[in-house]
Amino acid sequence: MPMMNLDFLSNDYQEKKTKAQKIEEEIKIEILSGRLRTGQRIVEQDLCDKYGISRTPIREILRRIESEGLIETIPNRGAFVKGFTEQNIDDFYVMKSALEVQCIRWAIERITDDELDMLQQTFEFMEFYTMSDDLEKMLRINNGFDTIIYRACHNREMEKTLHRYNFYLKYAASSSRYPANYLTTVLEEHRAIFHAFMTRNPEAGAEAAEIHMLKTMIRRK
Amino acid sequence: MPMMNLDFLSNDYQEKKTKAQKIEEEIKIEILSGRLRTGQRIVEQDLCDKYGISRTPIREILRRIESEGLIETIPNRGAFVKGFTEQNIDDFYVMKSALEVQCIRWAIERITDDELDMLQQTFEFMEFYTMSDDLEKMLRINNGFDTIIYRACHNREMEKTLHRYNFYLKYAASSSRYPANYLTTVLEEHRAIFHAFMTRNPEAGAEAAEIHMLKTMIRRK
DNA sequence: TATAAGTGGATTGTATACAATTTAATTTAT
DNA sequence: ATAAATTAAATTGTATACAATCCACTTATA
Repeated sequence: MPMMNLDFLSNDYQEKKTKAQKIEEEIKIEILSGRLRTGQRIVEQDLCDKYGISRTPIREILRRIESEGLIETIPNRGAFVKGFTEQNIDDFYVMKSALEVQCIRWAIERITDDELDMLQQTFEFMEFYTMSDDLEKMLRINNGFDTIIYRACHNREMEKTLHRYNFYLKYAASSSRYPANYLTTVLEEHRAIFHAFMTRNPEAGAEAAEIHMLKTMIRRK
Repeated sequence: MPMMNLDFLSNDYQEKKTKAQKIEEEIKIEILSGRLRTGQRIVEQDLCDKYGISRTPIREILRRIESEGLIETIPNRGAFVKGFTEQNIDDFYVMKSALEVQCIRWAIERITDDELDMLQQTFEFMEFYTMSDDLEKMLRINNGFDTIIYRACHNREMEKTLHRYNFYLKYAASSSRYPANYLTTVLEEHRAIFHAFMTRNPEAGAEAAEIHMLKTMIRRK
């Protein structure tokens, strides 16, 4: 079994988390998962009671979520959930796809030797977990594979944006049911991308990424 | 001279604007334009004095700007400007380019007859302002042209994101000096895009958009 | 002198109070 | 009985007060 530091695989992109950041994430997941329904009004006091803090920090959290676009604030009327519909889940897949294709193209041109090394080790993990049929570990290592590529693009906005879209889609479009040969299928799609990195062929990478995204979108139908 | 309703050309994407939103925009422009320098600490009380409101709304504004990524907040230490460097201005051009190419591809497939009509009228304005050598009006009608296309993509996240990148680049990368034949050059680049719409040829549109973005990036060097 | 510990001022984080506005409930008028 | 007008309650917007934390400076100690 391959050896490496797996710290970067930790579920969350962010390093440290304050209390407010945890509450913010909880509220966002409530929205994305649909427990707070689209159009529903959010009353500040309710959140205060639920999380045991006063309105001031709750309002600051809401302003952040508002800026992210997950709620809409109407002056003097309050905050309203802008949840995800099937339609705009597709919108986000389109956005993710457009960016990811370009991200991979650039990452292949810019990746450092160290990063390529990490990518190789990570892919070996993917092969290992596919063989041992370990779905949960495979999902985590998949994230790690993506994380390395996003970083190798060396474009901070690209990195942040793709992580954000993944967060959205994880909670808004997670299916929890996987087809029979899911592991091997995904592994082979990733192998094409990985191969493009090893041969430093940006166009092959972009094409593989596009195919991978298309198949992902089809799979969830 | 062509006739049409030019309301949608109004400088700002947003409809209504509260006092807080105006202050928020002012602060963002201060950051983007470089008047607030990268790394500089933002003291809340200073903003209170400057804009004549108390800390509570100022902090809510800062939380929005923070979520957008223009400042970084370190717990108990305050907010620090994350201004734009030459490097990450390019990062945003890359992002904009990747999205705009895909946006145009989709817009050509999805544009309604009404929208196509508007696009045609707008392009006729562009021809008119190029002939009459009116730079200022040309810049505004350019925005209108883009706005129609962004909307015709019928992907709200795409629309919002591209408007946001344009806002960033407008203030962070505006050159204010234009080459001699700027108007005719830009008109011809747009003509290629417009032609792709009229012939409903997504690939031609994507290619024209890519060329347009590349030339735009080169022009500012 | 150099380093550590402590002190005061400044700044941020949170709670609360009050004003402005909206929402609902009730009354009044037709 | 229905619609308009009025009032009361609930909710949001803003200011202020206080607590917690950080930062620079002073003082104490080796």
